[in-house]
Amino acid sequence: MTTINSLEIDTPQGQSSLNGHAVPQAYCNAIRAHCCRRPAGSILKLEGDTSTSVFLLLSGWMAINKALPDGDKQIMDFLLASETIDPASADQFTSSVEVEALTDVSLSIIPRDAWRQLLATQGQLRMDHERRLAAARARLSEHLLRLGKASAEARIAYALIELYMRLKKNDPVCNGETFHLPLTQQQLGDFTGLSSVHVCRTLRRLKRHGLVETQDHMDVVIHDIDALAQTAKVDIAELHREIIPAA
Amino acid sequence: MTTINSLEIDTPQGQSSLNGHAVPQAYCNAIRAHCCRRPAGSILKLEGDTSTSVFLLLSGWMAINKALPDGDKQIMDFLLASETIDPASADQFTSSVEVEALTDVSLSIIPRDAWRQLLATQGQLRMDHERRLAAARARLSEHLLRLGKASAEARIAYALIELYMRLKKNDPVCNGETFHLPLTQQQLGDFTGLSSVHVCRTLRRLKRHGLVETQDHMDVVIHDIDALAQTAKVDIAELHREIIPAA
DNA sequence: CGAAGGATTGACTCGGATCAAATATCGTGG
DNA sequence: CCACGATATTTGATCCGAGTCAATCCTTCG
Repeated sequence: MTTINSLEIDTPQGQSSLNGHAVPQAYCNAIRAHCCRRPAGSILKLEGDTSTSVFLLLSGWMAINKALPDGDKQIMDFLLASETIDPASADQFTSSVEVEALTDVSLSIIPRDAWRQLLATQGQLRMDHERRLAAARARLSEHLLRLGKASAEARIAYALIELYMRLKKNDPVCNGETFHLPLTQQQLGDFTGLSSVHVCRTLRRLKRHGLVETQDHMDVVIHDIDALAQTAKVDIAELHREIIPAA
Repeated sequence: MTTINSLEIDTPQGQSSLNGHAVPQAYCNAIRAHCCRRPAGSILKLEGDTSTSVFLLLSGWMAINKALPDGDKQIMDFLLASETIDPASADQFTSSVEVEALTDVSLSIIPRDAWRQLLATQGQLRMDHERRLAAARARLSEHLLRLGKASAEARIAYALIELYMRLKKNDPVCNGETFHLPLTQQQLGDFTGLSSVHVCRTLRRLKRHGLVETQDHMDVVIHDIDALAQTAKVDIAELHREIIPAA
């Protein structure tokens, strides 16, 4: 058995696994053929660039960004290991977003044609992909809803819950756990539409009230997940159904 | 030739047209089989409801909404004639959004299985669908970006431009034209994340500065599209590539 | 040790929300 | 056709959440 980062390749049987799933050989080959690494901070795709490939993240964190002409940046979504992003806009060739590595990453940059071919021929893969598309859409919706209607406290609480839940995937979220976010307060602000100063104040308020605590560089400790969910204005179970694709 | 609202059906040749496109017979049949009308104000799908169908809007306007537990509503996106929405979230069965008719509408509610079958067998249809998905994603991104980073003036200006452009599809946008939005200021506020009072003030400011004017119930007159685009912080040509699917 | 980037805190400002009242518009029935 | 009630729009006054500016305090790392 060979290993490409978080992707385990089990060549003899023609089957491998990513994320617990059996992965057909063709998929596996495509991933391997276009595998690469990039250091933290790399911009993998600029807004407006030609885009003919799909990004499949194997390990690390990436951000999907979009900026106003005056330079103000908004993080639309994060990309975690095993997730994909196709940056194409309606014309199918221009990227509508910027793709940035937040940590050192390894990923596979798969030509869109090959990717489509895979989806067309591999039924299971297509089903997975559709679930992930739906999950991404639901995530964007929840995010948009909070930027439109929720307070700074709710936005931060929501961001922490969303990311915690995505990191745990199908394991239940609970109190007393710690997880690491490879983000500065500035970046958390770029995600939540807040200034870094206000992110700081809001995090301290959440800590004062005993909901969560952040130590060092964004090691987040969950003290009271229920109160946090209430602050974020989410129902944990519903959110899970909505944004976490079934295994 | 029979006509179902904006969809022209040309039975003899087994080909029809929607939106200028040739439409295969199977598609046509599916649309007809699930066609219906709803009055303005109807809620076609509630957040959290079971969702096993895709909505294809034939005429009128719909809104895709999402609400916080305390009742605050955000309009995520509008649906115009010929556009589709699948309200499913990651679990593929629960709706993550509310679907509401803003005007009297006619639409086709197509079972997801039948819809998938169509997409799987009709190559052209699938290409169209992918472009529309990309367009919808790009729209959401632009919207999210403005809720996160832009002023009330920019949000309103952007909303007017986006809707104007979607109404004109592939025709160029220009000065002196008028179009109708079947929206109250309250609804425009629900879309842009502003109070109806502030929508009103902002529209009047735009009028005072000679950019756009709104008459009666949201008849919008474009006076200076370039200044409006600048206020909205968009490049008209780029936005068109991004959010309008090629014909 | 010093430099640099991030976090924290305080002081001040301002955009947009909220509350309230006045007008305007529309649909309906008499 | 007009009067009425319901629904939208407009305008004013006031308030508050979050931005901005600026100083200080860590950390980390060369």
